[in-house]
Amino acid sequence: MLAETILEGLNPEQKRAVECTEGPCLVLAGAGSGKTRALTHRIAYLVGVCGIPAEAMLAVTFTNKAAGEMKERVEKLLGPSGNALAIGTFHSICVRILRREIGHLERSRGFVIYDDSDSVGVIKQAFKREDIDPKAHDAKHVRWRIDQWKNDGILPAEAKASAGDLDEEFCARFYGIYQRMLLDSNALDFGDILLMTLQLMKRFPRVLEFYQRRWQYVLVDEYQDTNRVQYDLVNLLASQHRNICVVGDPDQSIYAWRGADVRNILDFEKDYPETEVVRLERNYRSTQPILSAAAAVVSNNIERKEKRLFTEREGGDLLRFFEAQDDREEASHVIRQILSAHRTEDRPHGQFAILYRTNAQSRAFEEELLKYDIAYTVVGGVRFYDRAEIKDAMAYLRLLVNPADDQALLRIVNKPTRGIGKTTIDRVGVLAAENQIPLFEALRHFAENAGGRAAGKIGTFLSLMATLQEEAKSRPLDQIIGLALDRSGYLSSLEREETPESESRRDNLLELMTSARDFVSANEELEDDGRSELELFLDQVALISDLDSWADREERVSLMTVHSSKGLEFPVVFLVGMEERIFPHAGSMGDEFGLEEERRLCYVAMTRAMDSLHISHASERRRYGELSYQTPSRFLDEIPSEVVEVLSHRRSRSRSSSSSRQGSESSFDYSYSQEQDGEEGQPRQGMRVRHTVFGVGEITAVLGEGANQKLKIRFDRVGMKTIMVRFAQLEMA
DNA sequence: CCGCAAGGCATTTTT
DNA sequence: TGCCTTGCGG
Repeated sequence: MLAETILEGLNPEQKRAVECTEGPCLVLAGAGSGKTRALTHRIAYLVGVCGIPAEAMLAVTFTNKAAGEMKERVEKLLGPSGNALAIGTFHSICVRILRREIGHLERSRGFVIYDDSDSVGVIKQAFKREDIDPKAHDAKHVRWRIDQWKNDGILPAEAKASAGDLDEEFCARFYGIYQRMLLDSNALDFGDILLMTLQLMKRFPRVLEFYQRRWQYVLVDEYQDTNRVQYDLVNLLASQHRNICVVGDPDQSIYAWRGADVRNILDFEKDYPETEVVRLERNYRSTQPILSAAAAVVSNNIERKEKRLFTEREGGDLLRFFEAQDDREEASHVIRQILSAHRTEDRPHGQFAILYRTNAQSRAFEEELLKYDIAYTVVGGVRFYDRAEIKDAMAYLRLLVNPADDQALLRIVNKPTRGIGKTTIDRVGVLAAENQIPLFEALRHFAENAGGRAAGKIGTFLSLMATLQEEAKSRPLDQIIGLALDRSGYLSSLEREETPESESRRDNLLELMTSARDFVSANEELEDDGRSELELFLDQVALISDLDSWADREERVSLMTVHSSKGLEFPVVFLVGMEERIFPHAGSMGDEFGLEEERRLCYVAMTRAMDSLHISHASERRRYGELSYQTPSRFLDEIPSEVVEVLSHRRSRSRSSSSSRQGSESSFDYSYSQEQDGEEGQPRQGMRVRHTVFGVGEITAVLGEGANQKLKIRFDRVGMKTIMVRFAQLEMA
């Protein structure tokens, strides 16, 4: 393959990122700088031009979506040989390693993966066993702390030893119990997947060596988001050959709260003094005003590596600010803007995104979108695989694969209701705890030894599971799911309900079966150490996130949190709820560190926009039913006024009349206002003026006067624009 | 043991 | 505000 083919169309910096194949390489990639392009071409170059076998490449990402995209694009460049590449998320790569090697740690390869709610369930179970009042302690908090420890590579014994206060002592105690219970259930949580892989590598040099030899070239995406364990793992794997290329943007580090450490990327040059540094600073996504605004905001961070992003997309609309009276008005304003842009600019609904700080904020916008019958998708709300019925179905499957899965058992033992109630479960739980056995086994003992009605019911359940287990051996995946739902009576109990909700649940279950079928046909040739379709499917589902199933939908407005939006781009972005205590969030405002992360988050949000960026806030909004008065976000003050235009929405002047005016849409008066400033002589038609963003142009019309005066200007470079006089800070040219 | 109703509750971001 | 848990009555 010719080098030219692969290097074609790359800018000089991207080319360098592709060509510096040997030794450590740090790619500082600003937002929208064609990072994925550089990355995929680099892999293709290594394989296609340098002749490195595809098996020798390891590329790690954070999301399945990023991994899938990378894989797809590399395969486009390389053809089917791209199949041998190890491209995946940290978690999926580690699971694959553990499925082979976890025997070294004296654990079974048949482990299941516990998700967050399973983990919390385990803690609650532990509380019960230890006689802890669940009201006095929060299981979620304990779980959170354990997770933090795991992210930092801290084991239970170390946590116990270093506990600095009562709370940490308490959590450390349950860290130990929790691990014990996971072990008994043959389960790993998300943190374990990474941490155990690291331990494996540390304790078994020959295993480490094997993977070091195999992966001669290591590439890590979003390196600024790596936590301690991920950092150790990557560096361990690369420590022999030192062919490590990391890509990231310190300004987009937004996961410190869950253990990510920006220093990993900031100190990369210290870790590898011979590092080649490449900066991708040419932005291909956003117009100048958007980029200027975002850069201005993030420049307020003290802890920061200086970076200059520039774009060739000169001109473009100013940012639009909107102050709404309340949250409902904010929503209705946003939807109207969408409707009007849809109509006048002919933009499909898929070009719009509404970004907010917290999930709870989506509601008002959803209601408004429903009202106007505009199709939308909420990314990251309740995920498909988080829906109760899907989790129930999955729990049946999990229990088939691993009868020790206590959380799965607790979930479905009485679903549909089969007479195994709380008291029975409690008694079985005690039996399990006393004998250190899984609940499933305890059920067996109970059925055999205890008499009575409960024992009979349990017997029925046990034989159901036995039948399913037998049947599952010889059937394709989707049939297993169907069978489980059918024989358990789950489907028929759903059908008996005959409510709209039960209908949709049934539909979801059908969709699950479809996706199982798709999974099988997509992985037909994939033979993975003799593991069954069912086992492989469970792995995949456990590691999936909602964003992964979010496909670019042409006709739908996207709603999501700012966090979920990272890595995406939209022609038109509405950044909403820009108010103190929401963005920056109340919980992060206290210290400089938290505030700076919020600011980076704001930067991420703003840089999602390609053509136009609308920013809004409300003066008051309902928060958990209470009316709360809101002040505009401090980040708004950090945006230079010359790149924004303020669209304020006024009702009639007197507050007292507002109630009588309510409902009369025509009373709304959209008027422009601007910040004060300005000496400046009176603008006249024909004058040549200079605008900070648009450059030089001629005034073709003067509209109004005073504070609201607007000018129509024909700019030499970007054509006609309507501009607010004082706001725009025009100069005579 | 089950279903319902009224409290209580808590709300940041998630691979 | 809406969800989830808890407590009660059947």
